[in-house]
Amino acid sequence: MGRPPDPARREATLARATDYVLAHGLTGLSLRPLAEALGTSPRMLLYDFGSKQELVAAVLAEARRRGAVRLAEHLPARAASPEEYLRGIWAWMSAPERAPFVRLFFEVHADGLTHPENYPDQAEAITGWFPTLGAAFREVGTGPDDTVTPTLVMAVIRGLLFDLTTTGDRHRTDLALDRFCELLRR
Amino acid sequence: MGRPPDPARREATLARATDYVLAHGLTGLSLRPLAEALGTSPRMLLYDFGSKQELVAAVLAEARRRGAVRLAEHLPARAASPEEYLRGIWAWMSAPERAPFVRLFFEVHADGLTHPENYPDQAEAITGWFPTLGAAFREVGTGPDDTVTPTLVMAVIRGLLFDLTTTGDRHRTDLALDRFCELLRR
DNA sequence: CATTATATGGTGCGACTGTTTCAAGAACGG
DNA sequence: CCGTTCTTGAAACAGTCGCACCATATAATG
Repeated sequence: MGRPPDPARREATLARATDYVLAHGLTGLSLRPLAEALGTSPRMLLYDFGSKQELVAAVLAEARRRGAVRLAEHLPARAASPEEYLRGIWAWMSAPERAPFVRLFFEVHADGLTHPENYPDQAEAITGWFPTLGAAFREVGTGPDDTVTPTLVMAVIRGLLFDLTTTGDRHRTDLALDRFCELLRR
Repeated sequence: MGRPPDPARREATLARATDYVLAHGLTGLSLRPLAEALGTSPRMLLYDFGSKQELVAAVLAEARRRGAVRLAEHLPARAASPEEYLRGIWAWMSAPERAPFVRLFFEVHADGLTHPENYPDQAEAITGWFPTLGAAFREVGTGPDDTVTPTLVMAVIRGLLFDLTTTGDRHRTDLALDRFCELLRR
């Protein structure tokens, strides 16, 4: 007996906290401003998530979940060519709407360089792409279990995202992807 | 008259502070632990640098200076081929001794995504490579002022560094660079 | 009503942060 | 010696941080 628990509240808080982190970044995240922006209290955040660390972990998981869903919605199930697939990924990832996700992605990576213990499944964020990409690029790959081609393809994407987020030069980065497509085609 | 100033002290402090930041990262940097590790006091750090912000700026400038010097020492003045040049850059940047610099590089980029105003010359860290790289890759480039090929080349390097620092998989990243060289060659 | 469980506000603790203030020490010239 | 300038220590200030403790409110069962 007693008052029944309300798991929906935690979920709603998590969703809005994820919005907040995507908007403001992870680096300076603090419970009190976050709580105020969410119309709740630091007390409740700790009540729901146990600690700040666990809250952050939940937010990152939620952000990953959202990103995966959106990507799955966007990419064609079977692209006509590797080039088309690659252009699709670049168009999706470099779109301004994805900027908050990209920033969070780079923030997590940078923090993971100093505190790897906090992000145990970070490598999986890279290797997880291999099955999908390996299939999409099998024409230009070296075999069914080729991880090298996906590695290079994602390196180009991430490297160009790094450039784009730093310089803001969309034209030049777009052209660089064109050039990579050209190299792949030959 | 009066006691003469001692500019050497500031320089020595800056050098050792740069060591410290390279070793411990920029994210959690705090004056008191830094001062203690340097055998000085927060009071003196502020006396010498004015504020934490200015100290950080000085440390980043010093780190850039060191990196540039080391790279200039390592790279051959004129490589036999673009491929050899590219392999030289990758070997140098991915070497374990460069890990502290690479981490600092990624940390600055990530922080710059949230606080661009703090890093006014960040774009120059990317575009500054173009003259040098454009010359080295003129055989495979599109012209004398080609910025697209250098953009792609550095994107591959940075993207693979991202992968390497996350997964630690040197073999796979080395192979991916081989693959990129192969694409360039054809 | 009482009981029992969850939900929530308020308050404060201890440890940090960058920075300032005040005072004293240390090295020079006259 | 004095005066001047640079250097340095100790302490405090005002703020933030995550988090814990305690009381109370709320909603269910009996």
